Amino acid sequence: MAKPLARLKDVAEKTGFSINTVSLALRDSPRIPPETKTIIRAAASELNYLPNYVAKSLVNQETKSIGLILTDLENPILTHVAQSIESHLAKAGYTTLFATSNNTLEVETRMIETFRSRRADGMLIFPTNHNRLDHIRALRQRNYPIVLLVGSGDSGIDAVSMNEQMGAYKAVSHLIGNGHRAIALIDPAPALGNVEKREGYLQAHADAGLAVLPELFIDPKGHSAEAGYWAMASLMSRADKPTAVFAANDSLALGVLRFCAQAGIRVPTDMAIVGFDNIEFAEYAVTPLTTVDYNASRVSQLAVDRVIELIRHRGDLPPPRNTQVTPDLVVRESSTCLRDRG
Amino acid sequence: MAKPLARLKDVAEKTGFSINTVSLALRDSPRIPPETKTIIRAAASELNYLPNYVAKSLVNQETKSIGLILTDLENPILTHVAQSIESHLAKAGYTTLFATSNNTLEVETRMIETFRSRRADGMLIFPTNHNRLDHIRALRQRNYPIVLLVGSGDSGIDAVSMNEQMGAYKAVSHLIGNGHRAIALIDPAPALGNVEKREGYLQAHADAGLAVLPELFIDPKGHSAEAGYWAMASLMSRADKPTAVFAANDSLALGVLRFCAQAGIRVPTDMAIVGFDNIEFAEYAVTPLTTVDYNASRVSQLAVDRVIELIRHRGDLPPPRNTQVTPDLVVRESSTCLRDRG
DNA sequence: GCAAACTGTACGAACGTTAATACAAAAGTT
DNA sequence: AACTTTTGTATTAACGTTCGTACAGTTTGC
Repeated sequence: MAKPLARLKDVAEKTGFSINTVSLALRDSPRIPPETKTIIRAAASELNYLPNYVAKSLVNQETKSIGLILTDLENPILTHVAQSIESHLAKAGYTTLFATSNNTLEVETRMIETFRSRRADGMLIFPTNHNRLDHIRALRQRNYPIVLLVGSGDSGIDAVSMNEQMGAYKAVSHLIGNGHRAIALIDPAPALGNVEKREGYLQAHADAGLAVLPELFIDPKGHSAEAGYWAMASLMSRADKPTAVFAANDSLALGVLRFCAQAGIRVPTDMAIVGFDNIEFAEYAVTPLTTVDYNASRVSQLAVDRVIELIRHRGDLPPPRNTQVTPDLVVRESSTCLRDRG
Repeated sequence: MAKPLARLKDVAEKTGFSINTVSLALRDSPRIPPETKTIIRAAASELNYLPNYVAKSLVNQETKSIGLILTDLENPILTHVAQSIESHLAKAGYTTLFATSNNTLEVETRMIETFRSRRADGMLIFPTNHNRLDHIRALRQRNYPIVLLVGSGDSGIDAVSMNEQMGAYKAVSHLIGNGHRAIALIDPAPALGNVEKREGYLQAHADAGLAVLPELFIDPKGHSAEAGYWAMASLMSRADKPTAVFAANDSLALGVLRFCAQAGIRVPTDMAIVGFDNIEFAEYAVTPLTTVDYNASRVSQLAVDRVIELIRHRGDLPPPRNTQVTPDLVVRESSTCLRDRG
């Protein structure tokens, strides 16, 4: 922590007032006359005094900090969420304690403990596994303010998220509407227990009265462009080939796009592609990508608002609320209507 | 902070030992016999005791936290830096306080104050402007451990960064070596006072004995793909058109690529493109992008190591050190040799 | 068999702040 | 003129830890 920083005591000694008077003056208490304040403020800035938030936190029993735990920042959209959350929190006077769980429950659990030990006033968590939430639920039951960043139906924990199922439903329905009957699903999440997008896919088929072909489901084992590339390679080496692909995020979709470019598969003529998230590069891809828009700043704002509201309740939390933001489908060139094809 | 958490006092009362004994036992002091430790540990875990880091920080005069200030997370490579720094810090037992300056000096200054007030043991800063470092230098002179994440020659502040000038030099020399004589430079940084890449560009020309055409410099006013797209549009509407483009980052380069695709400019046949950072999408673009590899994890590791070393010196810092990591050029399809062209 | 050394535990002060309360001195009231 | 009120400042006790020291009780040494 470097050289000893000035304390209230130093300002007190310099001005001849007591520590308490200095404290009150610097916090602009009405009990201190203006002239005294001026003197004290001058001395404080001369000594480069900065209030010690650690001490303040100890006595106030609040740290004005909140923990943010994400799985990783590989997905550009989580990046936007992170930045957006940080700036909303800063605006509300909170400091962000940041950590990534690296998609492991063990690290997630450890970081939650760390933040609790640091007495973060609340936490925003993008959990590794949408079903294994017991450790988080236990905290919430002890009235710790926590907001999840994924939809979590009846988990007993507050949540603010995109409605991924609805997004997937819109995307797949769009493809079905365009005449596609063999739509591949590239999604690593079901293997990790997170089935929202797959549910949307299934629902779209059910509502259209279409059968689902399980051989068109593939786990890319990752969510990078590279993973998407190889997933597509695998799909195209099979007997039953898709005419369209729904990828669980845009990185995967861009990998798919790259495979198509190399394999001479024309997009959208031979293959329609829909992604998820609407990252910037989706618009600037060879073939601009149809995708589901993840409204990161709206989700962030709502999540921050909610966690602050929970903090305000101080120890007697209201029943958990599950807020879902409805995503829009952004239709671009990569999924033009089948009927329009030459 | 929710319901009152168990304190040492509670564990003490439950076990009948004094607060001090409990504290020593939980910290595994040799002065406490094993049986006592067992009893105390059992009681602690039963009460769900977690040490209060706030109180601990106050008495130890260190918080085991460091502040990380980035300009924004728009650039995917900064994202990797952020994640990498966080995990290295976590490994070393530090918590990351995170903030973005949104590219304004005012926010940067405010966040530095916030982190100082929170008594972060040190800071890692990606400064808005590589020349306006007085506020940071002042801190360093008061022995505050700070490491910049950009090269800063003689700034009097520790720094760990990619050698951007060298990277730009390699990129532009590569283009010159391939026969290009009209190489555009798309770089928003010089307008903000950060001239490293431009210097590399100039050096490459000087070493090759080539004149520089100032009309090939353009400020895209941003570092997104969109900014790159419009910068390229502007360049191609001018009288003297480039045969190659060096873009200050891959997002810009992908925007350039998109413009070329739309305008029917073939890459690399009609136009060579080199980017900077080597983000994942560079490899998966229509035409895989030649780019300068930003070794995010190496920079992060060195920066974290350095700040921790500074913290260890406690109040009597060694002279600042400026570490530059030499970047490699990754040659891909987007800049194939002019001489090879049909 | 009594001083010296060691063992296990406890006490009190400190870290830098805030908040409740106390208390002089000045001003206002009757 | 004595009594209350107001005003400005100081005193004291917290907040939950750690650390230096104190102090019993037990063991060791000769």
